[in-house]
Amino acid sequence: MPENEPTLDEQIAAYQREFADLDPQVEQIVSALGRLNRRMNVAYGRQTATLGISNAEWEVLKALVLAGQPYRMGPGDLAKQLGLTPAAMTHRIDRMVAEGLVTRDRDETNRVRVIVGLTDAGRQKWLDAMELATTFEEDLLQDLSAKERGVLGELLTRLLQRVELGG
Amino acid sequence: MPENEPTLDEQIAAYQREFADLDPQVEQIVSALGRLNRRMNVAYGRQTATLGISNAEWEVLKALVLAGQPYRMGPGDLAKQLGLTPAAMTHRIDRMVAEGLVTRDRDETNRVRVIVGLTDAGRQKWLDAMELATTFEEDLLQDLSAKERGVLGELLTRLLQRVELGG
DNA sequence: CCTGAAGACTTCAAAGCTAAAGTTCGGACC
DNA sequence: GGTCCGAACTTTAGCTTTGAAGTCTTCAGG
Repeated sequence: MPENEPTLDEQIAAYQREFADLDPQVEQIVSALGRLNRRMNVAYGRQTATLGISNAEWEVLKALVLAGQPYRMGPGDLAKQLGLTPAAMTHRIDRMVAEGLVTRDRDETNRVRVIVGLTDAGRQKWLDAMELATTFEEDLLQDLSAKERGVLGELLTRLLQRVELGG
Repeated sequence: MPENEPTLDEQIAAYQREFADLDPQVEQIVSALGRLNRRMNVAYGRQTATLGISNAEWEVLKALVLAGQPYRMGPGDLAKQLGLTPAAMTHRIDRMVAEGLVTRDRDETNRVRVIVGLTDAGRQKWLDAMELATTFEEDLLQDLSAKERGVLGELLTRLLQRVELGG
């Protein structure tokens, strides 16, 4: 979608002109991360759209599958994992129940609690989305050798550890 | 914000159980990219909040500074660069004009066109934000040697080129 | 029991976004 | 030089998210 966007190199050069204390190496990494993610989200959005769902709904499906059998979670936990407010989760689940992707039931043992469960249709959507996503991801990484992929994964994991500490 | 979130390793193991055709190396990279970006956006959001602006407004400031002297762009170009609709840009500029971060003037030569310009206050906000951001980014990368940073930057740039081709 | 406090979800109002329709101006064509 | 088309922005309506207030349930104490 961004068309007149400057190239990464142009962007870094411009920042250096405007802000002297800039480490171009750091800026390259950070800007590339940001751009990559935006592009990837657009690509995922196009894919999920072909399946008739949104990225937002896909994330709920992912969380439920991640929870493992029997694919059930409370709205509050879902909200925490996706970084949403409980209110947003309520609405999102409303839509997904209407579409038959998940079920919403009261917990029998504690009637304050609600349990969101994946339907077969929801699980199938996740599988379909996974199929598309892995194809895209393999495509994205096609220029990197196995060794380079290993290095990249390791470096990113280290960054992630650093940032997931100070949560 | 995500609290009960599984670790990256747990997540990959769970995906492998549920989806046999999964390349763990690819998944590690992709998932780490996604998580990193979410954490970073939260961190940036906290920083810009201390300056009294939002991430959304910061992005407009960045685009204007990137344009270079005299820091002027049309709403349409801004919208393209930020990946927004023109309508969203109109509203966002409304707010930023009210806050004194940018100006909005009619182009004298073509009165359909509008020109958004950075104010001194807006430029100063960008400088302040840049100060905070570079500190955070340096902190994020503190565990990586100069050589590792070079490798990471190069690998990310190659991924970006791949994904920016098929726009 | 009955009450009060805390927890889990929902409801409500307001902010910000998108898509589509509307406005206004510039330029080309006849 | 009048008319029509297209470009650039704004307006409108509807949707998603947030933050705050509200509802219902559980549990601990009296």
